Formats: sequence, structure tokens, C-alpha cells
Amino acid sequence: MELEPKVRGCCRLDVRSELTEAAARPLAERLAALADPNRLRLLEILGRCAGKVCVCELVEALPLSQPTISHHLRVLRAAGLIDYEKRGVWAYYYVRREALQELEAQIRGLVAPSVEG
Amino acid sequence: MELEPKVRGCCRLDVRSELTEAAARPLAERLAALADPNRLRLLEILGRCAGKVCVCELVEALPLSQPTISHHLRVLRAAGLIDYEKRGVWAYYYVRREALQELEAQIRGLVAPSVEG
DNA sequence: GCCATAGATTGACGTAGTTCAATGGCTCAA
DNA sequence: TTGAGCCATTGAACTACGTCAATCTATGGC
Repeated sequence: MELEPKVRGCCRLDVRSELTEAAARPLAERLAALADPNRLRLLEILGRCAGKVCVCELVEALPLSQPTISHHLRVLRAAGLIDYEKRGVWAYYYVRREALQELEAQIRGLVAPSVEG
Repeated sequence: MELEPKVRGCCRLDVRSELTEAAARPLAERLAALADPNRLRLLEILGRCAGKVCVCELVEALPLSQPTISHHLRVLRAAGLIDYEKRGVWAYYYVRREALQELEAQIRGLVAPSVEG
């Protein structure tokens, strides 16, 4: 009784998501960290500079207040996409490239075909 | 007078974002379309099924109302990540894999190192 | 033509995100 | 120890987003 196949005019599949809510949420959070124009620009600056960049550079590079820059850096860091190192009064941020690569891989894996439909 | 080099204790760089606001915005919008757990789950279902999937399947697969599913499909479609085909009263959605691949490439290109720092 | 059904749209509500001004903590120099 | 500078945090205002109930549109069967 439980296993009766669905009979419908529109489709023969009976699809279920293999991506659970619990698995989708952290991926969505990392993508949300990326999904802001100003955070993309910050990341682009950090990514293009091979070394570590002082916050004052970032504040000058974008038309945003210092607290706002600080907020965006915090979001990126919470997502694991960047990290920083404190030297005296200065903070130097850098991209965690392996995190970006992992994110790419997850996007790729998300839509890897596996079922006929 | 305009070209005097910056003298600062913290850094010797004078960084500018090569990613303009105008270029960052559409990329951020596509990422924002991806940055929702339920949209990721929809995309995962569409991606895993090689063919095209009827909306009724999607409504059954996730614990969301039909209007909400329809809204999310609209967002994904506006971002160019999926498309659909109408057959009679039914609508069949599918992933635009080339759009996902382009998005991956843009993330990769974003943080390609090019400047000493 | 009429009705049932699939899916899209609208409107409303609650939550989350972006931004800045003001302020706080910390470190170094004098 | 006092002051100045760098960066983080807080609080408030505004906007954007996710969700559902209700409604609308369009298609196909009778």
C-alpha cells in the first residue's frame, strides 16, 4: 500500500531532494556571504594581491565607511572565505583560496546529473 | 602633486578594485539567486535529473507552498540558472548547466592572483 | 461553453541584511 | 600615563527577502 507507484499525466518520476535542509543551509550561507557587490569587490582586491592587505587600503578602495568595511570583512571571515592576521594596530586580511575552491566544487557537484528524467 | 606616492607605516600598496560596482552587481545577483537553501535544493533536484522536471514534483519534494516554489523558480530563472518549457498545462524546468559553469569560472577568476602584495 | 486543474501573480507580514554615526578597546609613541 | 590612530562593535533606520493565503490566467476535457 505504501509502495504504490505514482500515476500522473505530467510525469513518471518521483523525485526527492538528496540535499537535505541541514546540508543546504551552510552552503547557502557561504554563498550569501559572496552575494554582495561590495564584498565581491573586497574579495577581488584581496584575491588579486598575492600577500596580505591592510584594512586602511580597503577603506580607501571602496566608497563605504570604515565600520561598513569592517562589517563586510566580518561576514566574509565568518563564512571562512578570508582570514586575517593582526600586527600591532594593523590588521592584514587575505583570501582563503582553498575555501573558494571548495565552494566551486560544491556548486559543480550540486548539479551533477545522476538520474534519468 | 597628484601623483605623490602614499607613505604609510602599514602598507606600501595603493590598491584599487578592478571589479567595478557595475560589474560586481550582476555577479552578486546571480550568487544571491543561489544563496537560499530551498533554491539550492530545487537546483539539486533539477541538476540530478538529466531531463526536465514537472513543477508538481518540485512542490511535493519540498515542504513549501506552491506559490513559494513558483517564486523560487522565478528567481532562479531570472538569474539565468534554469529555464523551462511549457507543455499544455504543465511546466517542465531544467538546469542551464552552462550558466552554472560560467558562474564557477567567474568565482575562480575573481581571486586569481596578479599583484604582489 | 463550462468546469477542473496547473501554475503564476498579488498583497501582506515577519525576518534578515546593508549602511552610517557614535562609541569602545587596544596598541604604540611620547 | 596620556594621547593618537587603527579597527571593531553597537544601535538605529531603511531596504530587501522568504513565505503563505487568496486570487488570477490559461489549458484541456466534457
